[in-house]
Amino acid sequence: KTPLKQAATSQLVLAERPSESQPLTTPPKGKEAPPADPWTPTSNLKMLISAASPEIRSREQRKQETNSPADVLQEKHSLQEHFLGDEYEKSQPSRKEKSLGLLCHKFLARYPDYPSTAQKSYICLDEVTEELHVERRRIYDIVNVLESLHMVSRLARNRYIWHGKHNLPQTLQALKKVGEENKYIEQIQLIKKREYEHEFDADGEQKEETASSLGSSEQSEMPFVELPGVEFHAASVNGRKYKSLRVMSQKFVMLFLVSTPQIVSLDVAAKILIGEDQLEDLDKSKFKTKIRRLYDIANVLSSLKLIKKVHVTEERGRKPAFKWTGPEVLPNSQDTKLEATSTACSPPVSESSRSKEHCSKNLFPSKGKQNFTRHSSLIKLIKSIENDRRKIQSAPTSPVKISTSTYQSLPVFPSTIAQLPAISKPQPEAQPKTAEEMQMKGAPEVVPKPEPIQQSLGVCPVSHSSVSPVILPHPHSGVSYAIYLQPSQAHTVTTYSPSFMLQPLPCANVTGINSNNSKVLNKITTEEGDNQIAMAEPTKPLAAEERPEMKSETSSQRCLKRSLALQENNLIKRHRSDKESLGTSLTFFPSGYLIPFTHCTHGNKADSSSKEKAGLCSLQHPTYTSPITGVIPMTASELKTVNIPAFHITPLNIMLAPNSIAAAPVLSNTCLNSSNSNSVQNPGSSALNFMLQHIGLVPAGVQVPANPVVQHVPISSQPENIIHNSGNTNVQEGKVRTNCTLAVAEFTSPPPPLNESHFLSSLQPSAPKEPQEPQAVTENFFRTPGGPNSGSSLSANSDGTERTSQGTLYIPQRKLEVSED
DNA sequence: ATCTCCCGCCATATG
DNA sequence: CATATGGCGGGAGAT
Repeated sequence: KTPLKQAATSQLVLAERPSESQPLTTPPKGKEAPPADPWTPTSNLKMLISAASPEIRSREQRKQETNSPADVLQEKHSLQEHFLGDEYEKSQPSRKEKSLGLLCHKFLARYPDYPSTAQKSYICLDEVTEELHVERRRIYDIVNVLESLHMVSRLARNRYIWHGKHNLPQTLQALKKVGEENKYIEQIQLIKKREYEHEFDADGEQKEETASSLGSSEQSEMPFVELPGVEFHAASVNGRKYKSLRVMSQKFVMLFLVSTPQIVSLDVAAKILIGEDQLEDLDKSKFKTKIRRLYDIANVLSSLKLIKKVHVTEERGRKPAFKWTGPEVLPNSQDTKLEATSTACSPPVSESSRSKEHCSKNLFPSKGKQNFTRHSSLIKLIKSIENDRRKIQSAPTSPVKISTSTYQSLPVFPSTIAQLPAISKPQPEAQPKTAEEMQMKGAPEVVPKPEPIQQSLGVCPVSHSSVSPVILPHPHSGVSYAIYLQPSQAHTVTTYSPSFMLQPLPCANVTGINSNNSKVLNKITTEEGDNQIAMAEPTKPLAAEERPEMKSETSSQRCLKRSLALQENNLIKRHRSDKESLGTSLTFFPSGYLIPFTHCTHGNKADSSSKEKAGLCSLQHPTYTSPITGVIPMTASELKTVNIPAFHITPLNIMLAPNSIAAAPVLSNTCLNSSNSNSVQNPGSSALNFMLQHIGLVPAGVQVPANPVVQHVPISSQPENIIHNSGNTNVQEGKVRTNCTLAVAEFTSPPPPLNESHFLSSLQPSAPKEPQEPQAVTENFFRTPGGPNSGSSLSANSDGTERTSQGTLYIPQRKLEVSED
């Protein structure tokens, strides 16, 4: 019934080339391809565009509709005859033209992203299938994942409601939360670790599986994550109904939202999605099926522009993965938000939070240590900041009452902001309960101005509170840097910090801190340090050419991975046991340092309760408790691997008095941002400016543009998000290749004033370069002020360690390969 | 060969 | 019971 592709194709070919005497064999694609490959990126784009355009679409349909091969042939023929070399010609219904992604595009084209909330728009499956000329089955695939995002919901048979993206923010936030609670990060780590261990097959030694710590915890059959206003309609209340695709899709999205390089490889995703039920069963077929489904899901998510396909390259070659390209989802800190609301009398938790809580409880009942306790000072700081931010956001416009719901995030959808006001008004009678939700979007400010922020920050008890770094994860790029500046003491302390790498530096030595904490820390760090140092073993070359001078370092890296993987558990356990004390009486902080939050994830394993002390994470996290000065040298090859469990960058920790200042915006690298040019000025920049000015790095009138370096200033309550960094990620997406090296210098003394240009250049050395152009970029961030060779702060030591002349150290090189298809 | 993933059988759910 | 949904996995196009 359906026009057979082969038939059409061969006929076409025959028609074109009578001389060819290959009747029914698959026609060599070379035939029609050369003139104008219909599926080059360009044509693909064209296709998409046409799909979006009603007229063209219908025309297209008509064409496809023509079941008569003759017609098609005719058309094709003429097309090719008359438009030789012309890039447009639909060509036969190739497989791609039937792809779910394309279909999804067509589907989406039928409905507005933000339909009027006034009246609901319905979707009739019959119509759709007819108009789009697809089997019903396919529509289900699309609808199902749309359902998972609450972009549609089912009403009844053949009947769905189109919500568009109105719910997307909430959905994503909810999903992120659930994902966090599900400890997906840890699961990911576990899987990756196992992959690693698999590599080093030849070791059966202390296989002290971490499984014990993790495996047992998960069990919950995660049901479909619902949204307050968008419950599953119809009688499908029954539980077990929510099967795969919907839930799978949600889980998949969760993975993106929780993992810090927002990149998820297919196999990892598949394993996690499978393994949730039964741990580790190498069921090949099951795996394959899962992968298939993931592709399906990924296709529609791609159509939604939420993700895009990339490749991660690691030792074993490259594997398919997807990168989140959707909106950032801020961590929701409901606690502060609730109290911040105008409502004096403690109203019950907002519908949304409630439902989310409920949901997550259901999902992950076990160790639900819901109530966090933050370091008091931290809480203050956070609240203060959030409060201010809130003010700022609502200030410019009307004194809108921002509801308790969590969505007062920074503008994530610059392009859609205009539409927000429309949806800010609650739906009249539809869902009384959801009214609250609906209004939460109340007028987010487009571009928070720097000044307000500064003021607000100024209000913060900066000088009194204990240090709490403000972390600014960059939404799209992998690296985030936190600046721990400690005006008065940094100086003293840093003096002690040798910039040698791999040299364990017991905290106690630096500052005579006495607490047992320090002992513990010391112990831990030492071990870690030993391990790191101890290793030495031949390495595989790989991207060595890029950094010849680092060759020697590779070996240790490699060993490190493994060793860390092995001992990770121990560290974690130990760490955990000490956690309490650490959390309460910490007196040392990293300082005078730019700390790349590169992959400090281990500590969070089995540590669900540490979520709170966001600002203190660096203290609690094993990674940070290891006062290894400098950086572990790494090679490009090492960096390539995404989330190598064992990979660690350990910054120096320095004991500081509790009253140190903690302004700490994070600078994220710009390496990956070549394509993200749409950023807007945001609070991040203000924070940075404030901080810099406050500290004297930048003269008080100068503003450092945040874009694209600095993003918002969320005081995250989820360390994982910040901590997990993607630094060591090699992504291939497109043909863009970026190779960047980041240099971080420590401010050894009250930094000398910098002029703006200098600062800027330090920040974004690559700015002048063409953003979209494939190229290699090497840049140094933050050279030592006044330091000698500001241009070559990086140098290799005889021992292979990398360091800079002065107090500058660091910088692992990051090689990011981005290649789009 | 591997990566993608379309197709459609057929078990279930729904009405 | 007739349909609507939607797991699932073979196997073929794309690379």
